[in-house]
Amino acid sequence: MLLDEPRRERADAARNRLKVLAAAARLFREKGVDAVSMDAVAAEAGVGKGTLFRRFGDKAGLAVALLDERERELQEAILSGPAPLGPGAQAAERLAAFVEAYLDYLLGHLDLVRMSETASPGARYRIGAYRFWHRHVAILLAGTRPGCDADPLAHALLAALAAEHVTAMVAEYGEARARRAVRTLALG
Amino acid sequence: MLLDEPRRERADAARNRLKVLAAAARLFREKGVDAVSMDAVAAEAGVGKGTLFRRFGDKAGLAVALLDERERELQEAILSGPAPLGPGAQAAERLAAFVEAYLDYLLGHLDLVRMSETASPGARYRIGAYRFWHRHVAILLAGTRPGCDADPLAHALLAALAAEHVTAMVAEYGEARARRAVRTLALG
DNA sequence: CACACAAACGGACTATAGTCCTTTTAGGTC
DNA sequence: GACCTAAAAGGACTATAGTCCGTTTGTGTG
Repeated sequence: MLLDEPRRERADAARNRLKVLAAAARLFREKGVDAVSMDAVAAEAGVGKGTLFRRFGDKAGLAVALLDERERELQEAILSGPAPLGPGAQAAERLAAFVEAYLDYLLGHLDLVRMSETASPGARYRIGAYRFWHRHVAILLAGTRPGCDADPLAHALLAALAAEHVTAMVAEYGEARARRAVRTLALG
Repeated sequence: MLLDEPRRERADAARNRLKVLAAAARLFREKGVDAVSMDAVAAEAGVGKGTLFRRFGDKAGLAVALLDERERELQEAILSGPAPLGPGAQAAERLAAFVEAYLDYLLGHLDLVRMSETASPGARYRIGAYRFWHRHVAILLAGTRPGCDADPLAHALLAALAAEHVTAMVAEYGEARARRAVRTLALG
């Protein structure tokens, strides 16, 4: 008996999951994330609407699924990649490296991340990945600012990295100044 | 000829504006901001939907209109009230005072501000008030951190004061720690 | 007061997210 | 291979934001 086995995904479910992800990726690339409705994704994938929502929950969930791989790459690099992003460097250096790397990731998929964060209120804080970034930043902040209340401070700092906000900042000042501002804030 | 006169508001328009604001205030108070639809506001006010949207643009616009007075009070206090919120104190003190005062305002009307900022994407940065807070913070930052690139830095700092974000931070850590985190970030 | 016309009104209409519930099907069991 | 069950499918349905346009009304003018 395989007690902990999470019961394999049914064949039709797997097939449809792939069809949906492929269709969504294609439509988003061709028309832009905001201009594609969930109806359109379902139609393009050749599945019913119920199927789409059942599997991905909402539009944010679909975006998260599409970002999954890229997100994992960054998480891997932080956990076990080379310093200064990975372990081994001083906290301040790692924090600066994280900000740069996160901004690379974010600016590479701005529309998608934005949808994942804003599709429903509070969506950002419910995503599993957010907790990862938050933990990482809190630990580093404890290193760069000994004695500070790192957990809420990490939240406040990550606010500056919200897609909604970075979109506005980059539009107004360009990437270089936006990056510098976040780094300045992070390093005190 | 009164060239610059902005042509007085028509009597029926004024009457309806007041009816809508009163109805919205009542419904929001009774049922909570999120649970009230624009249809319900229109019905309660006894006006058509078209009238509601024509005048306030969207849900965010309605929220802004309701917040208008409180917002003005804070702006007045900053421009000409007593120090340290008003002029006369050192930049660092004024910045701390601004953070506290803004959080007072925000926490007093969290749902409404949140709606004004999140009803449509990018709404926050289109509100006139945002430009005011941004200018104020940028000027103070130039005082506390000579030589910094104050404009984007002010944006990054204000990100931590976004309603969406403060809601999450207060829920998780409570007001006191949330306040302290923002103040820490602001004062470097 | 009658008239003209810009402004405002209002509600039917569209678009879209998300839900519900009935029908279908995969895959294990005898 | 027939049968059973839980999972999955799918599309009609609901709720709501926001648009459009034909109709009404306030107000300044002769």
